Amino acid sequence: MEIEIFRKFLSGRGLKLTNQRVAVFNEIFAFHGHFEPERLYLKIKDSGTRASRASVYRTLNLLVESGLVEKITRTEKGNVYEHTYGHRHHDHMVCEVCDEIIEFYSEKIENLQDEICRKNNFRGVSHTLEIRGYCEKCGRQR
Amino acid sequence: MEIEIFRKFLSGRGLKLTNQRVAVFNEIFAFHGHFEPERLYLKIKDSGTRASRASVYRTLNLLVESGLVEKITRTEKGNVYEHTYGHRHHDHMVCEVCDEIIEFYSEKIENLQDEICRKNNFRGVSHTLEIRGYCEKCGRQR
DNA sequence: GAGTTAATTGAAATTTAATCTCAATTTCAA
DNA sequence: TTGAAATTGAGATTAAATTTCAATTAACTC
Repeated sequence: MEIEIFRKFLSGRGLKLTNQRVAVFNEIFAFHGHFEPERLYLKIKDSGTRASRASVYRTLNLLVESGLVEKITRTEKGNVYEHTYGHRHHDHMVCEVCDEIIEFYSEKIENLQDEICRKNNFRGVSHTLEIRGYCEKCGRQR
Repeated sequence: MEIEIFRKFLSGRGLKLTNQRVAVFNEIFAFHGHFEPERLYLKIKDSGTRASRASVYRTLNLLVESGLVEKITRTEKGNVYEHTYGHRHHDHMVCEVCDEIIEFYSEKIENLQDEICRKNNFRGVSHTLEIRGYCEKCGRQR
């Protein structure tokens, strides 16, 4: 279970798996997809569990540090996260017209990035590759 | 001259090339590299020209809309911009600790992206590739 | 269990980049 | 010169995220 990974991560730091942390964890792992901290907070609130905004943010940061959650991007309206456990890393193509998102993965690109990091003595931790343009449907119409 | 492009962009919208806008423009195009809005504001202030923080931000947004300046990333401390006129496309590595930005360019990655777009019948227009991690200096300390 | 220590929590305050407000000023075409 | 429209700047506002700190909770020792 993923929660065991989190528990181990916490105890390795002398931290405890409290009810609030469990609540945040469960809400995040209850579904697959992107989420924003504020909506996460509201969902937890709706679910009946008590967890303050501060605790949600604090737990979220812990989950990122543990590697179970990834900060995907920063938008005008704040950060966007997704839980990564069991998900293979992927990148995105975004259609400028209909906002369709196509996921893709390229081993070759991944390797080239590693190579570039090595060359620059940079220790890459994560990356975002987003291609913007027109999807098949919308591209045909132009 | 790049400023002519800006002037045309402005007049196309019924906007004027004021002294403040010229000052922001000049400061940005006076050097090559990344910059943050706040530092830009301070530099303009130091240069003796009067331009309020609000005007600097407003002009910056106009420059982005005109295509002369690009918002390249968002850090914890805010947005980072660079002027793109006459610059070849490149991607970035961003240090999570010190926010240092390293530019890189890979023909191979560019080609792979084109290939992926073709495979997905996606017409790519632009892309952002950002690798986040630790630069040489900050990576050594962990 | 009781006592001790350290971690945790939540409400509110704070921080900070960026935007907005709006009265005063400037620009420019007629 | 005049008037409509754009622009400016000082300060207020916004909003995400973090911090503060007193009160609470958990875990450990005896």
